[in-house]
Amino acid sequence: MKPLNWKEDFRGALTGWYRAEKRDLPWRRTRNPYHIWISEVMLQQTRVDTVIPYYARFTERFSDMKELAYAPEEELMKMWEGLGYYSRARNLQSAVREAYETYGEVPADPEKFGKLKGVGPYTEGAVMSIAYGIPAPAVDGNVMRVLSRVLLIDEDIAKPKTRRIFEEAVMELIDKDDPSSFNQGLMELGAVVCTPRRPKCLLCPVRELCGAYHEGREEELPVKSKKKKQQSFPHIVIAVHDGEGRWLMEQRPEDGLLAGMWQFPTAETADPEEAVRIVSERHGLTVGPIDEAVRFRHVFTHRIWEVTAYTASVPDGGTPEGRSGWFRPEELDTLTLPNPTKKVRSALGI
DNA sequence: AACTCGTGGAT
DNA sequence: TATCCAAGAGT
Repeated sequence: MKPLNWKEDFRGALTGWYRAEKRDLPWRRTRNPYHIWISEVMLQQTRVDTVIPYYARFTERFSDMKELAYAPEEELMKMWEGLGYYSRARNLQSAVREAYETYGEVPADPEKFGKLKGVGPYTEGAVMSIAYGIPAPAVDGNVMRVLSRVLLIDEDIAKPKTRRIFEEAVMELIDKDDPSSFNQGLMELGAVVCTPRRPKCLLCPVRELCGAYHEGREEELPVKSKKKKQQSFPHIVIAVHDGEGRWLMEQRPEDGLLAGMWQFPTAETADPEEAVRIVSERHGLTVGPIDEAVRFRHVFTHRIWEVTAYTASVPDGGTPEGRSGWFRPEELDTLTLPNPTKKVRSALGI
């Protein structure tokens, strides 16, 4: 049985440790709710070290809500290029515009903030608690891992409904005098001490309060079911250049994977001859002989592209049709290119 | 509820 | 190389 003052001991040990040991991160140096919001969206499924340079550039270019609200989408996407999950950027801009026009600021109300596009249960709690000191749960993967161990919760954390159990636990435990340090303390603990494998229990401020530590079960928790492995798809790229050093680029559809991003003409087939026919037809030109340039595998969360890239030339580029165009190498920098396209570009030396 | 949506680092 | 996974949200 837990002692009567267990909750107070836990929240005191956690927040005390956090205030003393927290990493010095850029978004911990501001109290600007809008900047904190940006950081939380960037950090969704994305590592701290990856986010840091993006956060710096983004908050400089779009320093207030009005700047982001009315920025050109191409510039927004260029700033997000390489960060992945691109709908996050479009949803963030849409939500910032909505908040700016409706409230003139980031609303200090979980009900209102949580209705904004791209703001789910985690981001709602994180921004409300960190920016405004509102006691709201911010349950991410770290929090579920830490609390599953501390409280010996063996529900499958891969199941969507399980998150509610942890939200209720957080509301039981949260420090109402400092919800920010409590929520960030749980996440910080999960990030640097209570790691997925080989947790550093000897460095843990709540070790003596942890059920898993006492039972020697810290490596068994959390319980997380495996997801099925990705399917592979052939992916042929035909990088077409004209006689004047320009390359044919096409824009992906507005919806789905890598929405709206630019790529060298691409066909989802394993047959190079078929790819040439598809690309020729799609762009209204006659693609000549092809030369293999590079092969690689690009792994997404839910699928794998087996990419084979070829180069080909056409005597006269002609007029681009639809969502496509001819670009000189330096002009490619103005387009938003996903990583697979950057890999091809790099292999072509352009 | 299950699937979609990127990327890069750790083991 | 294979697998996991990292401050999730939308559909």
